[in-house]
Amino acid sequence: MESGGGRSGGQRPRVYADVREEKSPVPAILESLGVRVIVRQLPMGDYLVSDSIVVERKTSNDFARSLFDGRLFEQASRLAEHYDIVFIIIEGPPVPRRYRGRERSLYASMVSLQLDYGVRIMNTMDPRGTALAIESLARFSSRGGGQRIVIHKKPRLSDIREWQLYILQSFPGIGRRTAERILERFGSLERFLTASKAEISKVEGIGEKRAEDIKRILMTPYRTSPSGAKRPASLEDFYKRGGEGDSG
Amino acid sequence: MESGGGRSGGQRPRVYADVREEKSPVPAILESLGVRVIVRQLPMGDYLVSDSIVVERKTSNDFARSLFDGRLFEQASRLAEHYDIVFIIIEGPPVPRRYRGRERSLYASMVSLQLDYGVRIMNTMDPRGTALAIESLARFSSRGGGQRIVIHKKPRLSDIREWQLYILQSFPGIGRRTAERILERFGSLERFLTASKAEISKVEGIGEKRAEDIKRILMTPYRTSPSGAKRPASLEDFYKRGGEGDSG
DNA sequence: GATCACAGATGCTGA
DNA sequence: TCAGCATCTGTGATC
Repeated sequence: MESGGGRSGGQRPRVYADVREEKSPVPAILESLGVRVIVRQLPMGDYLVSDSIVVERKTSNDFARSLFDGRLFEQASRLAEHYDIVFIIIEGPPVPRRYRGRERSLYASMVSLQLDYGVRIMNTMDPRGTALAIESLARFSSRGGGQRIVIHKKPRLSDIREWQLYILQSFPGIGRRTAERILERFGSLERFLTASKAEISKVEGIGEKRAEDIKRILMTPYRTSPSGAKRPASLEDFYKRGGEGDSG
Repeated sequence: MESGGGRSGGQRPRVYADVREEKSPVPAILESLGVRVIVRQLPMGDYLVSDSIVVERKTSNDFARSLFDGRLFEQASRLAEHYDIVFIIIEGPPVPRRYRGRERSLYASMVSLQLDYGVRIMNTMDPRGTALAIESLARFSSRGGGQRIVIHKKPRLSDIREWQLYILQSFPGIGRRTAERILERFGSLERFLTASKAEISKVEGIGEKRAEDIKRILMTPYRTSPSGAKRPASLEDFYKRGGEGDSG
């Protein structure tokens, strides 16, 4: 067995795996390779290898299926929006038997993912190959192996943090960079969400406009129906607005 | 260069191939796919797809061989130095029979190429696959990056209500349904986000566990120290907040 | 001599 | 990966 065990006194590399991956053989193989696998519900992706690298694992059949039913690009764009580096690992032959005759679409989709979304693709032969690839990713990024720019702080790899970033990035105008700055400055989501517009707009990357948008989304009372213009609703409505709210 | 006076009415994609590639079946297949292949002696790489994209084609045996004799990384760094985007196309199974037992090195090398040199890797099944991949590259880069597949992910900026729902749904365990119930009950995002765990778990669809998860995501500080022992980073906190503005 | 306003570069988001 | 644009910043004009 080729365990990477005793090597390099550094910490054992860590990886977060999404709960759905528990069914696959990959996590167990990773453990046998000396990688610490922590299974959690992740906001997206299958493996979290560092705070900027996420891995989506797909058997080649899954890949093809998701291409043809339209899920593939939706998923990829989500991942690309939230992470600096996205790997899709295709496990098994890039063109599965069932998909003979559709090579062109398959290869074209891989090209498109790479050029349009910057997604990186790797092909492995089996779950063990996938585990080996993820192991390498984990070791590389834990030792800061190839980072061009080392301006990165040192945020801890944690699933809570991923959720915090994910939620922040669902606001308009907040993306990968600004989400991190917000957490650095405010310390917790809760602090940010209750901060004043003035405080918010001090974050680099948030100006007047975005601060305004964010505050409005947080404070505006919920409209039960999409377009107003309907009869004032029930007693419930009355209480909801009159009973508790003010705010012009 | 190379214009025979013909004007390119229909944009038949063009690709430059290195003379050494003439021996392979790929150029002929490319032609049959409607790609104009111009054979030249190239300073490096096998196919030039645009002035910023170069392709190095390697059968999986070549790839493995060049890894173990040391040429691979030398070549990759040369390519990466001269082109914006470098593709290495590995033709055939990523782990050839002869190299069983050395999977780890093979996969690790692919990871290293990606992370250290920014090289992009594609795997194809055969020369036809390689040609299809190169064809896609050529077509993609000749049209101005165009055919990005667009999915309306984030709501329109104007619709506050949609944003409120969208943001709630980025929490674990909250979907469309529960998001609506939350807004109906709490009236605004801000009210929900500052509510107590007990209040939160009163919403239909949110139980103890989810309320717990949500609260943890909202409250967990960016800098967590493991249980006890560490003082809260109060001074830092103080500066961070007080140094710039008002008190909360 | 300082402030403001604006136009253009930077760097981000969003896909 | 990169288009599109909000945010930031350096400049020159004004008081």
